[in-house]
Amino acid sequence: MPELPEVETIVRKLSSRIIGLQVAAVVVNWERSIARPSAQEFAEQLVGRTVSAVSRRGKYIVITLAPEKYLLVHLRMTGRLIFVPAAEQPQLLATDRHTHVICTFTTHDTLYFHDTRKFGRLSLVDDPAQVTFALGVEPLGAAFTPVLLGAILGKRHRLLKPALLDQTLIAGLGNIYTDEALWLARIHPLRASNSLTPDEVQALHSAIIEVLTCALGNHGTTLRDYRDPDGQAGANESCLQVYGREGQFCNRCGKPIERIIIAQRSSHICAHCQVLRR
DNA sequence: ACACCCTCCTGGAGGC
DNA sequence: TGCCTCCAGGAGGGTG
Repeated sequence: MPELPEVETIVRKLSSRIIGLQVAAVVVNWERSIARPSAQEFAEQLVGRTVSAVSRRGKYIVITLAPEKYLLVHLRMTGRLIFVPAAEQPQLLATDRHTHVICTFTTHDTLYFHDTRKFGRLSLVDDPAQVTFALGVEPLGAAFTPVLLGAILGKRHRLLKPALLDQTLIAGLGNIYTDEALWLARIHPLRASNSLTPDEVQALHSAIIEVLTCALGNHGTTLRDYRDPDGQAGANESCLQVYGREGQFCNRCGKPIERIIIAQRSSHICAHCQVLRR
């Protein structure tokens, strides 16, 4: 599942591929992949525009177009953007049952939106804020300080794990990196968000940045589905300390990693390192 | 304001 | 081998 490091990796790769390309044709095979406007308007309004920039906000890929419009892509669980150069056409993606949107450029290069579980969404809007207005702070941005994290967590009484997954608080963390950061900071996910000591807030702040930066350096984590636009997998899986390691042993203390359910979602912890205290 | 549950989806895993 | 059920999970919605 793409989280911030995976989305950022995609954005960087995509930038080097599609900036300057002009859209020639758009085919929508699964209309519900288009969040807004209608699938027909989406296709009509995309044709003729040129990609001028590719960036990221939270887990959204933001493709800036000229004349001005913004294509925002959220990959959710299994979504992929796949870039195929003109020289490599034709290939099987065009008829794949999980290819939901096909964007062909005037160069005959093609960008495919592929999504087995169909949770991913594309939006074409006049202002990216129409989609991203509610997102919280960027955890790798300068504004994300220990003081801010303390304020975010301290002003409400919620379970820590769901709070960290809440995109309106911090934008970009998902299940993998939240579990990894909590392990690194030695904090239990069932703690109340406003129960952390200043030292714990500091540790969590550092852990979030370290985990995301490390994953970014490894071009993301591929557990099953994640691939960049060229089909390359990430290399961060071997760095995971708890996520997906239930029953294996904590690299810090040697005790077994446990999987618990919090808010209907799995959490991976070392109960020895991450003590649940009030 | 928060917890909890449901929905969306499909492939893969596990049970028998 | 094959059929069935269960499950993962980000986000948005409804409800208590």
